[in-house]
Amino acid sequence: MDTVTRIAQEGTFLSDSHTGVPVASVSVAEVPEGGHSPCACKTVTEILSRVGDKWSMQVVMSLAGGTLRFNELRRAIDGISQRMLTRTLRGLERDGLVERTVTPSVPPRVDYALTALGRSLRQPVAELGQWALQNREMIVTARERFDAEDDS
Amino acid sequence: MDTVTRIAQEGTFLSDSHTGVPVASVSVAEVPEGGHSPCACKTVTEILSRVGDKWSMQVVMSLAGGTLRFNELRRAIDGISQRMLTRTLRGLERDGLVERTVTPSVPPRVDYALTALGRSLRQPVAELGQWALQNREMIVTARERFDAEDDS
DNA sequence: CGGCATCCGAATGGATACTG
DNA sequence: CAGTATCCATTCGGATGCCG
Repeated sequence: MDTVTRIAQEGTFLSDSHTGVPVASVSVAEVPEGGHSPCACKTVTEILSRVGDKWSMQVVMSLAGGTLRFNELRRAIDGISQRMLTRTLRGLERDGLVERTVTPSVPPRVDYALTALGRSLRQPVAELGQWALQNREMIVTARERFDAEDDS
Repeated sequence: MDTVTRIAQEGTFLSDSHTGVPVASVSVAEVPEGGHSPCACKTVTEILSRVGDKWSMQVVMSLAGGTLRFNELRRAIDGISQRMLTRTLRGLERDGLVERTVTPSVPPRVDYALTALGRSLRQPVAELGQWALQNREMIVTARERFDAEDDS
């Protein structure tokens, strides 16, 4: 078993064994060797933080239905400011998740669409979204109980 | 600061000063029903931000293998400070993802373990982790290309 | 051992105004 | 229409010191 697989399955990120997850083979590129690479873990954390930022996934999900223009996106995502939409789109473009197409007309037209990489992200994010929806009641309840104890 | 004030201000997951405990955000529910509720989206976004914060998922995955004590966790997660580990654990405990068990001995012993809810989160998060690992090369490459164009 | 309190720089993100 | 630029409040997160 290579290092990356091990990390994915049970390394730092998935902790030790007995999670019940069978080891599957994953095609891998290179691994720096030296057992468990902190670099991989760092990368994963970094990518997770992009997923977790306030607007990125809302943009991705808004673009899941197809290409949208800047202001279409802005209207589709409630509460986002122009500044944050710009910044978020730049970040997604930089990571290769979104493609930006400029049509130099008057007025200018800029279209945003998911790349193949961006589309591949929809699935895992949607599953996390499912989890969130299915468990939000439990979480809210847990919070209330916790805060109640805290007050006393 | 009292809980009422904290809740009123509606923060993110890990907020409040010092060792403050995460602040509530999900307002009382009520889904207008019909396709796409802004509330649901808000909840999902909020939970994604918990997933995306710097340490929460590393803690969850470290606990995937079983109960750990405070300093065991600290050693398991490279680079985490004591303060952030405490804050992260409080946040996870508040959300009902982690259970904290205190054994009043000398020296004190505190065990942390995933709850059923916390365990149910492992799967979707692990899938996102898989995605991150499998695509990190592409992302890094995309970033380099983007930054290179930017320079010119 | 397992915290909490304090200080502080860095990053996030909203509001507003201006531009090609 | 699709941005930039500026300012500003809030929050994140590390370092350090103290405590039961």
